[in-house]
Amino acid sequence: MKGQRHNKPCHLRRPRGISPVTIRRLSLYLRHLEDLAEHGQTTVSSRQLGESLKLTAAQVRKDLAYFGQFGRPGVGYQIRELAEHLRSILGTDTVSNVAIVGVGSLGRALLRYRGWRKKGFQVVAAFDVAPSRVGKRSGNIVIQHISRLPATVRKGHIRMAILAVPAVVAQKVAELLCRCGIEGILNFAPLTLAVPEGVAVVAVDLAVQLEQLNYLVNTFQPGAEARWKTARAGQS
Amino acid sequence: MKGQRHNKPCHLRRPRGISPVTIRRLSLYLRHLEDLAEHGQTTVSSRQLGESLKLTAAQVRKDLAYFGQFGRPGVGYQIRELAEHLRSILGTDTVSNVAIVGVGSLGRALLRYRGWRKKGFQVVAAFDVAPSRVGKRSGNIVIQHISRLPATVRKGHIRMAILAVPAVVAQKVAELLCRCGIEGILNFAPLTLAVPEGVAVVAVDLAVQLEQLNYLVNTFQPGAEARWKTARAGQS
DNA sequence: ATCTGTGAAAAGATTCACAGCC
DNA sequence: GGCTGTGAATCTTTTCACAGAT
Repeated sequence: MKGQRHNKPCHLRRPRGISPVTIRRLSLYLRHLEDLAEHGQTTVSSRQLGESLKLTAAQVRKDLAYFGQFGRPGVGYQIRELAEHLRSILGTDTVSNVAIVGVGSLGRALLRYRGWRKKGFQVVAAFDVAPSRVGKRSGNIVIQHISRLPATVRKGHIRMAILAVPAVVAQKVAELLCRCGIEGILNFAPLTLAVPEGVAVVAVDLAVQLEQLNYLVNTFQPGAEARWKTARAGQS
Repeated sequence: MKGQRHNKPCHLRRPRGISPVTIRRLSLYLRHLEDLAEHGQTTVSSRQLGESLKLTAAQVRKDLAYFGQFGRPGVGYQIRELAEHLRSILGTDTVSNVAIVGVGSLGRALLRYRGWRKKGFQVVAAFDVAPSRVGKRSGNIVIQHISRLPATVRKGHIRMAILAVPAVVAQKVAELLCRCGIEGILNFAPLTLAVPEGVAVVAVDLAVQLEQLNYLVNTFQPGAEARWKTARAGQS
């Protein structure tokens, strides 16, 4: 360290070019901090954090240091404070509206999930085409026909959508979403979406994940030599 | 190339130390190849494959070359043949049994999902603790009480489990699974599991994924400068 | 001409190791 | 003692570029 003061209003840096991997780890740090906070802990060191998450302490410190100086030598990180910073970095310090498109069994599960709020997300609309689903309600959300999507998205300040429709229609629906001004898609359909510049896509293909696991199981049972560092590899 | 013959029974290499990222891409290659095959295409080049998946052609070739020589210069890859090789590498050329633990709305969705079979997985058992769920059937699977897990896992040649229980009990259940000899866990609970050496974990935290997306949306809308290469970053 | 496989170069990510703070 | 932040070193992954195959 080069004489920086640690008791100062450490303002949050927002550097360009942070890698996806780093951001993913920030989410994990936040998740674990929330856990620790609930258990009444107030302070945590990079080593502890690393141990729980199966990362090195240096990794943890470097990740956090990209965005500012949140720690105190000899002490560690204030849990509440660091969590606050991380939420601010990730943009989850304010609640974001989300739409779910496709209310099959997966869509329904995502719709019912009670954890979004605590994480800074609110599902404010759900769409489908099936007459058997349109009009039904889940919680306080009424499932609308997809034809109502453009109007609802535009009026509802919805910037992100969760896409849980069958693969065959996913690209079409994605295009509709993009035309309506959606800026981010969480894609559960098993294909790589083509979207215009400026629209972000994060894909979750459950079959792909299970294939990953299968590879690990088949490859590292024989020798059990964990050169792969399971933690790094697997635990998202 | 150094004079290798391309018309020979290119036997499959199985090198150690292939990175997780490479394996994930193999899954994506396979997924896309299956798609192409269904559309009647028989041959594909690394460039085409890369374009569809938003990767460079060199990346595709290098990934595949780790495992053998599957392509023909001037022609590309035989789709059927390459898909076969990939399945063999990923270990999905034979069907693997899987158990689902936790049959809440997410577990139910995973239980109902009709895509596992085609990908080489078969859900053969499901467990929960809630009396309201135990005994119910979904498809041809009867939900069993978790106390029956050890016996069922051991008798049923089940090496992998999908963990979809609430976070508070996830670690306990994971330990039970490990004691029963489970070798791989696909973890949907929002925490990092501690498991013994030799047990693989792949984690899917939906909130983390949405946080990733949120970061992308918030960070790259202003400048729209896609330095982050959305494809690499986002599309699993 | 088109395309693969691959060594070499470049880019990127992680770990080391230590100065300075508590 | 314990801990952070960070440059330097190391390790990993990606891209380049081209020889050789079809």
